[in-house]
Amino acid sequence: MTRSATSTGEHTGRIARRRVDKFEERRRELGDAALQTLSELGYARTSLRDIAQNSGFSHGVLHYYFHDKFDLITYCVRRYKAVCVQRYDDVVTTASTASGLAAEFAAAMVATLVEDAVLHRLWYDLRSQSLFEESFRADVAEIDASLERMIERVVRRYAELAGTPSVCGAPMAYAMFDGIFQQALLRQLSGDPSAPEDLRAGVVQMLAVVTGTCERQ
Amino acid sequence: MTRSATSTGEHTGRIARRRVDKFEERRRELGDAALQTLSELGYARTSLRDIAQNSGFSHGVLHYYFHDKFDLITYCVRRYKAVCVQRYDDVVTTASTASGLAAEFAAAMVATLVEDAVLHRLWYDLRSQSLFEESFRADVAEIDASLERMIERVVRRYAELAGTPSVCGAPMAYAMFDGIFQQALLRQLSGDPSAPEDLRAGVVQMLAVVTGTCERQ
DNA sequence: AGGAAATCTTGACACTCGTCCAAATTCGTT
DNA sequence: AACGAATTTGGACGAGTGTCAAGATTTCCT
Repeated sequence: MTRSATSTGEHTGRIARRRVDKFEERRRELGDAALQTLSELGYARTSLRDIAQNSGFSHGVLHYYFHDKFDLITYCVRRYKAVCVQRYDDVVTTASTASGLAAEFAAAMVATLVEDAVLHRLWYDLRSQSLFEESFRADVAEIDASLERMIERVVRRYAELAGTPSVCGAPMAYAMFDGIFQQALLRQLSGDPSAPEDLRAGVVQMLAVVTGTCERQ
Repeated sequence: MTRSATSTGEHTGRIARRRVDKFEERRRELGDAALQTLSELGYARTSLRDIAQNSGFSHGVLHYYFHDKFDLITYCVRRYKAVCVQRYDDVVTTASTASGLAAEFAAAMVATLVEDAVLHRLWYDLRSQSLFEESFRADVAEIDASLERMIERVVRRYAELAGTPSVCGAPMAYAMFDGIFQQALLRQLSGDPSAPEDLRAGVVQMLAVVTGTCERQ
């Protein structure tokens, strides 16, 4: 019984701050180890001992920094969002033409498909879990919402640069991009070498589709 | 050591047939119990004892009809396909106008969203599992492919009736419809009462989008 | 009816799991 | 250096897991 009440009477706020920092720092460290382990093994088969082993600490320490397993997983989900969402923001601002934006956005999606594949599969795993465990839904919905806003910014900007309004709302646009990314991820993890290029082409084409600026085929 | 080698010498094929039938019948029965249990609890938390309890048999019988847990799960996945894919086939053939097809197809999707929500969440759960367990990928990919063909038939027929060719290929079309269905499922299971109607409108609009026949908004 | 094969039950096994806790260790202050 | 608090360890617990096999029960043919 040492933490979580910030414990004893401290005169100077500096000491308390330092301690909180250190506590939070280790939490983050353990959270990252958990994130890595979860993205390796998946939610169904990741135990606290697996996570501890990946962190270099013993398994008992996890209950010192997290109340229980659910607390740890929730922390990981929130941390995933921090890692993931920020990635596309500069893409929107730097592009000056519709095709340029499309190319840059597609390149960014392909990059994260290749580099962060295991992290993304964890996301889809946890989102599926939220279909069964109600306690996950709030966090999952929040991440979904922020991803939807990200897509909305991209589509809106693309439509602006192309001069034609979008033909569908943000929820549908997000669902569509999420759908092709998910398919691309499955193929990427299956070792399909054409998955990145297909995703790139798909993203570019889908931006054209949602703004009605694509030719028939 | 009784089955799987079809065992001893039988003179009449009729007897063997009957036995195989009975064996397969019970396999199906247990598979359905497993399907129900999995769709209730999710892959991560379903044990063989849970499944047995839902089937009315003891837990030992599962290893009489299935080699191991993976064998059972695989059987369930294949059975899901049989249950699920056949549902839309008559929709395509009966419709005679584009808007009629759209309405009927959307209605069918809404119906299965409402009635088979727990079954669909199992599908997304198992597809996520296939991102981690390579042994699932073949079956998952096969189901994905047959769903893609189903979507392709609908979109192709719709484009035919509307007189305008589709603006994207089957993989992208499937990814898009899968995306909005997944979002709708999440909202449906969260208790959002507008999820069915939103899905209906989304499907209709998406058919218009992929054929380039929708007005700007 | 009798007996063999098929089917089902039951209990056990070797693990792994999340959780907890007392002891050991490290850290920061005086 | 020394003391108290914070941190870390490692073992223990009870519950739950998949798997297996021996025995009980049912089914079916002669």
